[in-house]
Formats: sequence, C-alpha cells, structure tokens
Amino acid sequence: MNYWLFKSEESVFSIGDLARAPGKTTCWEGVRNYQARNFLRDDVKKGDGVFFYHSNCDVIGIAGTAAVVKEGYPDHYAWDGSSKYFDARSTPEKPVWFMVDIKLRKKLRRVIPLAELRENPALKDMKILQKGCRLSVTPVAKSEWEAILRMENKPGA
DNA sequence: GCCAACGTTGGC
DNA sequence: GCCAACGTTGGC
Repeated sequence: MNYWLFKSEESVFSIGDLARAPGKTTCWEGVRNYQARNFLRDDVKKGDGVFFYHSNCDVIGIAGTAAVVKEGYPDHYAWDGSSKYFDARSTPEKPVWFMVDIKLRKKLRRVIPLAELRENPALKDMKILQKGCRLSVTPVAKSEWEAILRMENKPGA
C-alpha cells in the first residue's frame, strides 16, 4: 500500500468534477511524461491512496483524497486522433502511455494550501515541494500522508 | 552523445 | 502575464 499525489489543473479537472463523475471514478488520462508514466504503469497499485492536488488556480493545494481502483492500463486517448492527448507513437499493439482509475475517497473540508504544506517541517522532503518539481504523479511517504491529513482541521496551524 | 533551442509547467 | 525550471527535440 503506497501513497501518491496527482496534480490536476482545477479548471481542467477538479475535485468537484471527480465528485460528480459516475461512481465518483475517473481514468487519469493524458499523462505524457515518462517518469510519471512509469509510476502509473509499474508502481501505482489498486488500493493505494492518492492526494488530489489543484494546480494553476486561486487556491493551490490538496483538495481531497482518492483511492486507486484500477491499475495501470494503456491510455487509449493516445491513439484517438481527435484527442488532444493523441500521440502517433503509441498503438494498441505497443502502447506508450498508461493510466489508472481513481475513485474519490473524500473532498477535504478545506483545500490545504501549498504555502501551509511548505511551512510544515514534517513535509520538508516531500517531492512536490522540491524546487522545480513538475511531475504530475509523485510518491508520498506514509508519514507525509498522515501529517497532511492532520492539517485538514487545523487551519493556519 | 552533446547541447542549444524550444515548448510546457506551474507558482507567483 | 511573467519567468524559472524542466523535458524534449533535433542538428551536428
């Protein structure tokens, strides 16, 4: 059982969108970075915990939690010519890109802002907080997972 | 295999 | 909108 953080631009797909999705479940399509692809293909397992992170928006931070309900499988948007995620290098025979399915566990009572995450000493080694980290899928340590969940009810603490 | 140019990400 | 940091591309 591992933990992850998935980034999403709030205006593209938000925690609210996930809550409204059928079965509160969505596939995590469109990851087009090899390092993130490797995580999705090889390491993200059913039952793993996922932090849902809003990027590029007013309140940047962790908006909710989700669980992996389906392990890595080919991202078929890559071979859909009409998709913005199309990539001719990927075929059904030799898929290049992979995705998983996640299901909403819960929307947090507040978005835990990035600035607060940075202030928490328990999170100083967290991947997402490292300078220049642009990976959209990153591992989260168990201690980090628990520390963040404790922040939900402690605004400004 | 090097590396400059370019495109993208994402916080601010 | 700006710009730093990063990943990818492609010429050599």
